[in-house]
Amino acid sequence: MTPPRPLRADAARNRDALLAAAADEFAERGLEASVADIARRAGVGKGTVFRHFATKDDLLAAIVIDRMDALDAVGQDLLTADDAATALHEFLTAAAHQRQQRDLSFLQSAGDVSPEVTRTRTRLYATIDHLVARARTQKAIRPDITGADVILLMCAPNYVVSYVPEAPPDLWQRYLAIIFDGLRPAAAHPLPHPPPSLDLSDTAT
Amino acid sequence: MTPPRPLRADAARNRDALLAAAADEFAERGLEASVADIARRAGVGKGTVFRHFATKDDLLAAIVIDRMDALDAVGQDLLTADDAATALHEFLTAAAHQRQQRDLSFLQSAGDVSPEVTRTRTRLYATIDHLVARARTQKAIRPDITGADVILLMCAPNYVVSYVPEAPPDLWQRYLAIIFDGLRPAAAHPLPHPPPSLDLSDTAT
Amino acid sequence: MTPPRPLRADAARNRDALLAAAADEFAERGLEASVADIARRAGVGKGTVFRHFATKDDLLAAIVIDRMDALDAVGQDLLTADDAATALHEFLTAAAHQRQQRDLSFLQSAGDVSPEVTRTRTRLYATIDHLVARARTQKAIRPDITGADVILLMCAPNYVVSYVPEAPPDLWQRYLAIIFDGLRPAAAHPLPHPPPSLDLSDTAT
Amino acid sequence: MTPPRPLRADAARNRDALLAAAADEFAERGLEASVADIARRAGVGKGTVFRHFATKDDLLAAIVIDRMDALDAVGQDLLTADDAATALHEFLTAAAHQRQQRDLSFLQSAGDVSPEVTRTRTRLYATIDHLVARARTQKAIRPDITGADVILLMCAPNYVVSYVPEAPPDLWQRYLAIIFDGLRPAAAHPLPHPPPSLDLSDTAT
DNA sequence: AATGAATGAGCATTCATTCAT
DNA sequence: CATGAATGAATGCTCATTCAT
Repeated sequence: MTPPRPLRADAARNRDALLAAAADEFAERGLEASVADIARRAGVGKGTVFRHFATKDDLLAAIVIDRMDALDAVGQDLLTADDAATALHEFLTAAAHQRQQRDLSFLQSAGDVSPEVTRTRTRLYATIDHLVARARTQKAIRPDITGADVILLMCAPNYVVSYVPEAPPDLWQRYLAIIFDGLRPAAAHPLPHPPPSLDLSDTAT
Repeated sequence: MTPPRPLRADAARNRDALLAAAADEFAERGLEASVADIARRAGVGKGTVFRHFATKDDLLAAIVIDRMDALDAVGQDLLTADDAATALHEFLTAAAHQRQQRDLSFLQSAGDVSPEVTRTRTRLYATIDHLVARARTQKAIRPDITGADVILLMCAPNYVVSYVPEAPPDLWQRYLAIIFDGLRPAAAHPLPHPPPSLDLSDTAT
Repeated sequence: MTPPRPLRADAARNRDALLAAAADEFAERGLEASVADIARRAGVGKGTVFRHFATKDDLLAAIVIDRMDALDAVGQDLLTADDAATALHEFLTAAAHQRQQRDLSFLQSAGDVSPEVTRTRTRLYATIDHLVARARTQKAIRPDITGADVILLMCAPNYVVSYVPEAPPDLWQRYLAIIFDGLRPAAAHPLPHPPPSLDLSDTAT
Repeated sequence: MTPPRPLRADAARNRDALLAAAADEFAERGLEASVADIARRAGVGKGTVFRHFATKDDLLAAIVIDRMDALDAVGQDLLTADDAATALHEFLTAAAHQRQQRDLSFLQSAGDVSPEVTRTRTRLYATIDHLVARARTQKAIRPDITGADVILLMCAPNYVVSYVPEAPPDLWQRYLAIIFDGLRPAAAHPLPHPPPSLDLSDTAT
């Protein structure tokens, strides 16, 4: 389905180096990080980037997919935990931990750059939806919170922290805690707007 | 100190038109909105942009300062309200309302591009700090929440909503409500990390 | 309809310099002449090329249109000459003279890069068609020759000469003469294939 | 003298496949056909192309040589025909038929990329010169036409036809007929320029 | 003061060619 | 020998910024 051929050893190493370098570069300079800088950071020639990823957008998509898949795996594991509240908190912790920097790209911002991204995102969203549903059933979180709510709030801790000039690397934990407290039934006040639909339907073939 | 000369009438009109056009353009297309488009939207020549703002970044800074000043005025007003909790909530509502779109960039992202920005930001932060202190004193919010916490969380509702493809214009209210519930004493769990310092001291000359 | 504004004096000078430089460069190195080289040859910056012609193709189109219009003017003049055979010969001479070098670009090769090109070409073709029709009526050329035939053969002398390493500048006259003799009734043998249609209809609005 | 070693069987097969693939690709997309596409079409790796032909230009030269040799063989055969006029016409027909598409580039355009090309071209030119001389002697063509004239005019039919958008595959026959009529004594008018010298002497070592 | 023409650094992308596997 | 991964020069084009009009 994806590339059938297993890739030569050195090529695989380069591909990984590129993904890592690109993730760092995108994290530091946003979407306008240049391909040349990414190549330099990965220690390869500019042309090599395009051998592996036909387009800058494809490179971005590959990073996004990688991240989302890794996160989905974590979520799948946690689906079988007994305590749904702890499971959801652990999931959000893993998500925030993935990058303590400005990973703004890894949600919708990457757009529907490729059907593969859409597919992967849909899968991840479904997993989160299940995690949230379980927590709701166990009354660990308030009944008016949906999966979409959590999906949207998930990145807020990292975002918020990105504005602190020399932030300690774990500062996001503070804001995850505050937001998570907002999800608990204890402090619940009626919500002034219905939740959005993020279209979790499976539109993939 | 800063503007030495009161600016001719037409020049002032141009300056305002430019600020408005730039704000719209940045809101629609993000930071990569082109100076040429801004000039066209303002109905002036490209050169005029640079007569008023030496640099694209200076233009951005001017917008940021405008916004922060307007918000500071709102905050100052609310400092005298009786109910500190309501006052803080109203302030956050005003902040989120200012733009439901992507000029969340108006905090640190504009960097310390000019001492004027720094000065204005410091002033705004101090106001917010007071609002939060009053709410804390009235036990309307939990005791472990600082001004810096609120400053950081303030933009999260807009950020979060920016990932919803065709978001209804008031959706941010939902997430402000959730986050605000997280600030209330009712659901408070111990916070895992001390609050950051945003250096509210007045470092300007 | 086209650019309504009359263009500043220096801008017009640059535009002309660019057209001339581009024509030379295209003539020497074919379509893959680089915009950078054209700019250098015209003595302007690279950006200036794109201010005047949004696209390399637009630049090419402008040249083509210029040439075709000039040629059309010659043809229009000759439509009123008494001796249609001489008129046609003079027209073909003017066409070949326009560039003794590889002007391969100035016919279909530029494709229908813009409706303006199409329009201009249609006009030129119609003029040629009239010239040919008159010559045919006067029995100066064979009856089985159409306007399309002449249009196609028109560039052959230049093409043919382009393969002579250090061709004398008037060598094309020799081949125009030979081909023109082929158009005369005297040596006519039946033609083995019907003439093509070049769609001389006026499809423009 | 040139190929020192008789080439292994599979290598020879690859070489032929490459020549065929390259000829097709050049015909379809012109000189800017990419080596990668040629390799893919031939079913070999890109590196293999360069093992056989040190340079893209060398590959082009090899094709040119192939074509010129094939055409020379046809010409040699026709040298013994009784009717020199028919022989010449048949030769030109064969030449035009070789490809009705855009490998008219196979004359000078390939330049003197290698001495081998020069040598082959010289041989072909000599053959054509003989064919023309015989026709001239038999008064089948006008006395002021030289071998060089025919060599140059030879590709005109293909060239001319290349500007007809969806040309029927045999359209070139029409223009060959017209040009050939121009070579006949019947319509001959004095030629305005002496014939060029194409240096048919054998300058190769 | 306002304009918009000119500039050139910077960008994503292509491709002939080289070289490790 | 064959492969295809790596390379980097070159290209068309954009855009913040400068400057002549």
